Amino acid sequence: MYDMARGATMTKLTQGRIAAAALALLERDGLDRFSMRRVAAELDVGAMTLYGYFRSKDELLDAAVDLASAEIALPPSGGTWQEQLRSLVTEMLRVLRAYPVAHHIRARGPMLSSGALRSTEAGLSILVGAGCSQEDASKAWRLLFTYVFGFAAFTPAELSDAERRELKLRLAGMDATELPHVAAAAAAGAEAMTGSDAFGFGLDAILAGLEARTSI
Amino acid sequence: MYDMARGATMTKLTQGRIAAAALALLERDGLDRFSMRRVAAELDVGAMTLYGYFRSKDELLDAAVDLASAEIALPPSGGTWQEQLRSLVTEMLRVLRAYPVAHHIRARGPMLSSGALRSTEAGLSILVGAGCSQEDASKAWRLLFTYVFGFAAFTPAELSDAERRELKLRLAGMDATELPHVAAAAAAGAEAMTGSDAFGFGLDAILAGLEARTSI
DNA sequence: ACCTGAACACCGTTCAAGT
DNA sequence: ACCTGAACACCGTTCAAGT
Repeated sequence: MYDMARGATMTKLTQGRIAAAALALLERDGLDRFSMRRVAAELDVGAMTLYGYFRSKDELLDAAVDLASAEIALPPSGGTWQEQLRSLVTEMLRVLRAYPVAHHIRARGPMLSSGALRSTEAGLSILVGAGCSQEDASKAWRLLFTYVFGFAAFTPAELSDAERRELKLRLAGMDATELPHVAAAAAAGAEAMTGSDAFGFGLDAILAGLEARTSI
Repeated sequence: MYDMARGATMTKLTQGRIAAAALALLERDGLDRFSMRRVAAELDVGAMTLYGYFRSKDELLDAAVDLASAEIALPPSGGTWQEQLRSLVTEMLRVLRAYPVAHHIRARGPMLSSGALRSTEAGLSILVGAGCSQEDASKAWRLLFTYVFGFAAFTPAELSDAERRELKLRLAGMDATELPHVAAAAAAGAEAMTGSDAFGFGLDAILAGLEARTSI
């Protein structure tokens, strides 16, 4: 009966509903503002209720990431293996950017969840289909995987005006005598720091390297 | 006078001493257990004292990372550009593993600190020295940089026995029908997931790709 | 100047209890 | 079963005060 008073909470609580609320909170407020208490509030529920469905904050976060992974669209099977991998990896970056959780992900956690394994299966399948040995395919996928996640975590998507100003200040304060190449690169323009074609350049280099160094 | 009672705290407090204490704490207890209050306790000082030297926890963390970056040994100038880059990047991975902070690093923070820029300067210098254009060198360095940081953040250094057991369980629970390639790779052995030669494989592929795709 | 305790507004999680 | 408030042991940071 008292359920009537609880907005959208008429439907039963499930792991899935909680994970979805967690993911929405993540998308809206980011990882820093994410907390069990806030997820619970979003669901009009006591904070402790969540612990009946997830053993810890980390576990809930993993479930949210898993849910996000399900959003990764797998590439159509046409085209060269390079085109297919490019499409898959670019789509992974898109989702990683949409839900800024790359920073939380631990190596052995959500990477092995069923959602994340969809992309791994797709990637391995493309590589093996192209003639890669099992072992090379594993290593090649790890490389591609490391690259997308690293790019998502360590390259800013776009700079705000305040960030751009601060960056300019820092670069201007640099010692051109001690750091000549850095200074030259900085002078050449800070937009190279964030440009999304930087992602494409690295990806192309990796694909070319794989072609040269594997059994493909 | 009261200073006499404070263990190692005779010397004056400075940004450097605080950053060193922070880094030591990071190394000993990891990022999760890192807190302003604990750093302060380590220095036998009130927590609020630190705010006279750093504006926030993030700023102190940045300074600690900067200090760690200074530990990266730059490669000797002999050898091919590939050998030099391999040596530099491998050394970066070593330091990133010694101080498990890769996960905290934000794209626009410590990457621009003077300590971190030492490695960037060295990397750009090797690339330009090898005949790379300014622009290609920037992009190539970003790729290498993304790879080391991504590898440090997303590949476990080594698995504990408990982790190995859990991994095995998860892999055994996988659906070989839906994920045939993942299952095959898993059967081939989980040690490929952590093997440090995975780092070498990726690095070699990247170097080969750079050779193929830049003005080098 | 340099340092500080108390206080504020939060955390994740345990526990014993409610329905 | 499913949910919960109170409590514990923490956080980062502001503030007004101490020397």
